[in-house]
Amino acid sequence: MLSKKTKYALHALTYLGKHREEKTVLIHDIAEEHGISHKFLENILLELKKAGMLGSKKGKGGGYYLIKEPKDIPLSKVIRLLDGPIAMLPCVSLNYYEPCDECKDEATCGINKVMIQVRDETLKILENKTLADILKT
Amino acid sequence: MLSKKTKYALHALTYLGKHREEKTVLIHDIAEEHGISHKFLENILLELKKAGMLGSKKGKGGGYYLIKEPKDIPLSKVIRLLDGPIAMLPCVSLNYYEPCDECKDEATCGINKVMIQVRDETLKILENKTLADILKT
DNA sequence: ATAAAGCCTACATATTTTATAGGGTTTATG
DNA sequence: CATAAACCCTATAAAATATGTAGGCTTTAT
Repeated sequence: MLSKKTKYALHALTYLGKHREEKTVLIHDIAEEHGISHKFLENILLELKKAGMLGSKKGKGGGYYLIKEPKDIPLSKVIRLLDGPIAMLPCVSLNYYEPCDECKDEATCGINKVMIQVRDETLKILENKTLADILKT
Repeated sequence: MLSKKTKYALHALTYLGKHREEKTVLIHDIAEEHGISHKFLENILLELKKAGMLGSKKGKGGGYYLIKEPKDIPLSKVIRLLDGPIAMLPCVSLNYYEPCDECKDEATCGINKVMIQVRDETLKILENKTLADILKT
């Protein structure tokens, strides 16, 4: 399951996407809208910013804003940033690969094979669906 | 990511599947084969047994054994039993549904829509792949 | 100068996962 | 029938992770 961090990030991005005509949006407003702790959300937005997914303006009258087109923000990127691997097993993760310690031989592991399939189907969706798709509805 | 519990369960079932000619298999042997704590695995096997996925024989000379054909044990069932929901969000889980508390309206939530797709593609694989498929390789 | 707002780091709390402990019960066997 | 092997059951402990808080720093409009 996605962590709250990731869910909050997705909601925050959605909110920013919906308020693109405004120059900046306050953390406060997003937090209030979704009933999220201000400080917790602050950390999340900061992380998104550091990852180059959004921009900010400091000081009075400041706030956050999208620096990319929503269609250029794939959901996979947001999830990986905040939750880490998308795959169901470390041994099939593309971005966070690690061998499974209880597995003797990856090459002959049937679980590995199935989880590669799951990963591929999942990524087929999450790499192609973007913030723009979420904004549509 | 799958929990260790689930991974251990899958490995244990695989082990049992590979030793079907023997009447029973000891917890000890499975634990040793995969470097799992005996007692931890004991709890897992017990849970699998209670769920009707395997049988056991008590006392000296006892042990565990499969009571179903491997082809009749879908991976989704094992995962759900030990890990709970397969879906990425509670609000799209078929077996463990709960509303997301940060979401105002499920019907118009774009995240929800995407995650339903992910769930469906994932289940398409995990409901159809069974222990038999894992045993093949 | 002041107040508003994001930046940053560290800490605190809660929850979940993983593992252990220890006795109970059943059963084959000599 | 005594014994040892093996699963059964419940409770608790330890570790890891996720969630949330605190508090001061820096930047900026007015």
